Amino acid sequence: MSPNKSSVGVDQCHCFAMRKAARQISRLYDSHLQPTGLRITQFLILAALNQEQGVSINDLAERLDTERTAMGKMVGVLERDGFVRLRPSPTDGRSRLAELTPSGKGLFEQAAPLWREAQRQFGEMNGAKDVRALRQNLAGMKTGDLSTSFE
Amino acid sequence: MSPNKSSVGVDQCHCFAMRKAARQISRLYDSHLQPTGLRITQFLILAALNQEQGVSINDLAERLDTERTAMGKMVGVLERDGFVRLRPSPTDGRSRLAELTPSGKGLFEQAAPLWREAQRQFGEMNGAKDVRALRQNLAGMKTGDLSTSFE
DNA sequence: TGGATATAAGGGCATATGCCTGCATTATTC
DNA sequence: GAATAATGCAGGCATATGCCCTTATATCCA
Repeated sequence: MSPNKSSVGVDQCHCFAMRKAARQISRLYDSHLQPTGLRITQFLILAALNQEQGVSINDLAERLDTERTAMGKMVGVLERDGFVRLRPSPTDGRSRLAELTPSGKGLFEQAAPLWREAQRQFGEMNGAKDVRALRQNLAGMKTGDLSTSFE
Repeated sequence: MSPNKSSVGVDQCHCFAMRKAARQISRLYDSHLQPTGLRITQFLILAALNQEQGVSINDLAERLDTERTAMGKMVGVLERDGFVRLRPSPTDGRSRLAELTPSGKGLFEQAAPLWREAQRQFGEMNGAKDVRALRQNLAGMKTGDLSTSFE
């Protein structure tokens, strides 16, 4: 038999394979976004806010599937740099709603074509068929939904 | 038309889909490893060292596809906690070779069955066929090889 | 209405990841 | 063999991610 049943090989680990792929694709997108100083994580936050303004930290976190407090910190960075504004919710005193500042909107408009190019290049390198299959595999992947502390 | 051509939707981003999947599967493996206090990243380092002792930081980094200096820091944590020992290479004064301590070996032995269970559970939740397809998709994925600062 | 419970965030702490720079050591080249 | 280049790491700095605990509101229910 090939890999011994008891051998715990790094290369057999599904988690490793996925993490490795995530790092690789992130490097691709990050390199495209570099002229803007944004990384893909930050770009996605701006994109989410561009789609829907006035979103709470929790909503943002859920939308981007990150841990709540982690999102708070990331948004904090963007706020510090003037791309995002946080204002208290008029209906809920606990909540603060995030929205793009004009500067943030501008940065997003600048970054969007770079993202598109990364997306296009990834599609070109892998072929529409493989990309479709990959996306389906990822979307269908089950992990048992271990909270990021929502539920 | 469905999603406007100019709409940069978070959900269309291949990078986002991949990162999200990586976080999800990491949560699964991390939760299984929790009794040992290890996370999947640390477990993989121990596993790599278990497969081959006396590896330089650079070799480890390349094997696990992480940035060199990042690997140095992660190994540093494991060294601090007594699971890994770093000794100067006898043939190259610049290099330090990492190996498991008995304590590290023991921890690995303790963690391996938990990893196996995570791996098994992932396989069960997704089915052998889908897992195979996913792994193939990931392995075949091309991103243009943007160094993690090796080459 | 007042107390119990639930929810939104923030702060602290720790690891993970990556960049850039500097330092020591080895390898190369003339 | 000395000057130069390449290599292996460490350190500093910044973001990313996640956990825990605390605080401020909001809600609900007796």
